[in-house]
Amino acid sequence: MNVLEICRQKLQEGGLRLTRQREQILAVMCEHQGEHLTREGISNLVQQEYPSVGKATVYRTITVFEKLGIVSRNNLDERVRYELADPAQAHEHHHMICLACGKIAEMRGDFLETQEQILLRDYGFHVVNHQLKFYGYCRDCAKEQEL
Amino acid sequence: MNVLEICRQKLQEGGLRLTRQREQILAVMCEHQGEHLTREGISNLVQQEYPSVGKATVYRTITVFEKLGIVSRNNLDERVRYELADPAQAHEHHHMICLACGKIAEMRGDFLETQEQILLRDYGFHVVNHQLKFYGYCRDCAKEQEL
DNA sequence: ATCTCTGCAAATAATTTGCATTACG
DNA sequence: CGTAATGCAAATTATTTGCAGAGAT
Repeated sequence: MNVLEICRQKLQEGGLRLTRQREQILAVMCEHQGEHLTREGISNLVQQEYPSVGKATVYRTITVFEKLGIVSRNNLDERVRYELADPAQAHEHHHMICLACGKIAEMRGDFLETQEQILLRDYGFHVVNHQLKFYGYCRDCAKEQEL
Repeated sequence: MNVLEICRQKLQEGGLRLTRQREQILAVMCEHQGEHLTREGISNLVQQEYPSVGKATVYRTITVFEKLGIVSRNNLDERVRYELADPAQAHEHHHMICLACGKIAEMRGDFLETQEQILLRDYGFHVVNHQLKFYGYCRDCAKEQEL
């Protein structure tokens, strides 16, 4: 089942509709898979390809997509950013953010599970999700800075 | 050496001045130590205690304080938040954010060091800092939701 | 005395909302 | 057909900036 159908189904489950605009916005998100875009950025991209789509529609759609888990939100940066949610949510990813060039790379790893059990035991805190960012210098920038 | 003197010194090192307003803003941050405040929130608190201080001054001051490491910034939430920087930066802390009541709790732990070594080895990424947030339900809210 | 800092108000940036119209299911 | 969704423009919210005067060192 492809992204579009998953999207249609999730919308229908909530009594919502898959409109032409929502398809187009989804298409743009697909074309930029892996990028971390602000709503404004998404809006600009959409308007390049589909100039008839209003900015407010993009903003409203991202909100809907987020609620349905179609896109995932992160605030790795100054501004909140979105990316197409990983269809196989199973394996989570973390981010490495280069302080020099700003590049955001992803890495995989489930090494927080033990810690989550500790949180439950020690604080009674039930973890449902987490977000981990490493700030530093990527290989290229580290070289330039002679680190 | 107290916070105020540390602040004065850091300012002076940068050729900056410790004005009455900056002292007052610092005082407010001290009174709300441990809280995670937006710049707007800080501005409101300042204006309650010191109505003569302009909003723009608060915004500009927080920016200065951040650059000097007097306050630390986090984007755990929708909006960027600030807190008085831990003078003993040595032991780092992570955050648990309750999805129900919004409360942000802190926890300590240095369990990411191994992972940082792996990042350097596998990706050539030099970590200088990191941020970890756990989202979930705090003890009280978990009880209400019968988790 | 010098040069940073301040308050104000206006400017900008980012997002939300009201409403009449369109179009999905 | 009924109701959710859209586009537009106006409204809101959050933050930044220009500038003339005040104040710290």
